[in-house]
Amino acid sequence: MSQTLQFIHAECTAQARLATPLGNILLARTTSGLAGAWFEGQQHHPGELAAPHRVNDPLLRDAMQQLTRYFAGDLRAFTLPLDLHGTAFQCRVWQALQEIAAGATLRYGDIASRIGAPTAARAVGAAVGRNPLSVIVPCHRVLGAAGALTGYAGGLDRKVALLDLEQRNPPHATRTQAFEAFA
Amino acid sequence: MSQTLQFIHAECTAQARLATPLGNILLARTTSGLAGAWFEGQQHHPGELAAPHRVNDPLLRDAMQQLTRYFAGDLRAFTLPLDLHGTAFQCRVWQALQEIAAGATLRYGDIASRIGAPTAARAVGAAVGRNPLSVIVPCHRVLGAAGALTGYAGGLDRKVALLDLEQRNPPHATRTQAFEAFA
DNA sequence: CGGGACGTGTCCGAAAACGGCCAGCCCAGT
DNA sequence: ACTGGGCTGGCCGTTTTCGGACACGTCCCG
Repeated sequence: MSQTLQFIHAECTAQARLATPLGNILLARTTSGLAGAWFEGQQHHPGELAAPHRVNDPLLRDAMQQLTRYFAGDLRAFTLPLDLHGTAFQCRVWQALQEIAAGATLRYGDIASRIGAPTAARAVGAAVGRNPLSVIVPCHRVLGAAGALTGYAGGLDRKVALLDLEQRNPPHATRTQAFEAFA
Repeated sequence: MSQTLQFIHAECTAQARLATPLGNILLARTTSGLAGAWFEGQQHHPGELAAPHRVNDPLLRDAMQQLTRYFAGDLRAFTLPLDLHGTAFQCRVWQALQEIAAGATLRYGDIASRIGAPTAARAVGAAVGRNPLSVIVPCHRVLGAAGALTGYAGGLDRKVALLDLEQRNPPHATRTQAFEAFA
C-alpha cells in the first residue's frame, strides 16, 4: 500500500459523501485537516474507510459547501485546512499545485522547475497523479508541454469539465454561465 | 520496517524502563494493552520511541511489578492485557507460546503442529524470533528438536538464565532459591 | 521533422534471499 | 549394535531486492 493511502486509513477520523455534477465525491478528514477528496471509482481511491460518516462535522460540512459553490461557479479558491501526507517530493509538488490560480494552467515541466528539480518532469507527473485531494488541490490544471491533457486520475472527461468550468467562469461570472459547462 | 515495529512506533502511548538481573527492559503500551518488552540491545529492538516515559502508568507499573516478582521467583504466569500485532501467522505462533507453562518447553515443530501448519517449523522459528514481548510471551521456552537452544533475540545467555530460573523454581519455590539462578 | 535515449521519484509485482527447523544419512567412536 | 556429530536437502513465512511502468520533456541523430 502506498504511503499516502496507509496514512489515510490509519488517521482519518470522519468521512462524508457529496453529490456533484461530475459524480459523488468522498471526503475524509483527520484531526488536523481535510485529508482526502476522491471521485467515486477514480484511480488510487482508498476504498472503504473505517472512519465514521459524519455529515455534521464542521470541517466536512465546510468542505461540502465550498465544493458546491465551486461547481456552481460561485467560488474560485478554496480556503480549508489541509492535511497532506506523502513523500517530501510529493508534498513539494502538491504545494506547487495550490499556487496555480483557477483559469490558469501550467506544464509538468514548469512544476518541476518551480520545485527545484527541472529534469524531474516525469516524476512530477507521477506525483500529480497521486494527489489525494481532487479538485481542491487543482491537479487538473496541469497540461503536457504541447497542451495535451495527458491524463487524470478521475478520467479525462472530468478534467475537461473542470477546466471548462474554470475557463467559462471569469472572476465575475454569473451562476447561469456556470451550469452551461456541464451541458 | 517490519509490520510489528511500525505499529509500535505509531500506536504506543507510553513507555518505561525496568532494571532486572538480566539487564534493563524497555516496556511500551498502547491504549489497549502491553505491546512491547525488549532487553536493551536485543535484536529487533524498536530503538528510540516517541511515546513519553510514564513510570506511573497503571498498566506499565503493573507490568514492572509482575516482572520483578517473576525474576524474584515469586510469579510463574503473567496476567496482563496484551496488544500483539503481527501477521496472522505470527499471531497464531505467539498465541501458542503463551500456552506453554513455566518450567515446560516445546520444540519448534510442536508449535508448528499446534497451529495447524506441521511442516512450517522453520517459519515458526522466524516468528518466535520476532516476538515483541520478551519474557512475558515465553519465546524462551522453545528448543530445537534435539534439545539445543538454537537461538534467542536477547542472546543465548539470557535464554539459559530464564530457563534456569523456571527450572529451579517449582510452583512452591522460596525466594532464596530464585536468586541462586543468577549466581 | 520523426524517432530514439535518458533523467527522475514512486509504486507494484515477482523473485530471490534469509532465517532461532528438521528428518534422513553417513561415519566415526565407543 | 548403539550413540553422537556433521552434512544435505526440503520445508515455509517474511523481508529485501530488483525491474518495469508511469498523467514528461529535453536532446541528439538521422
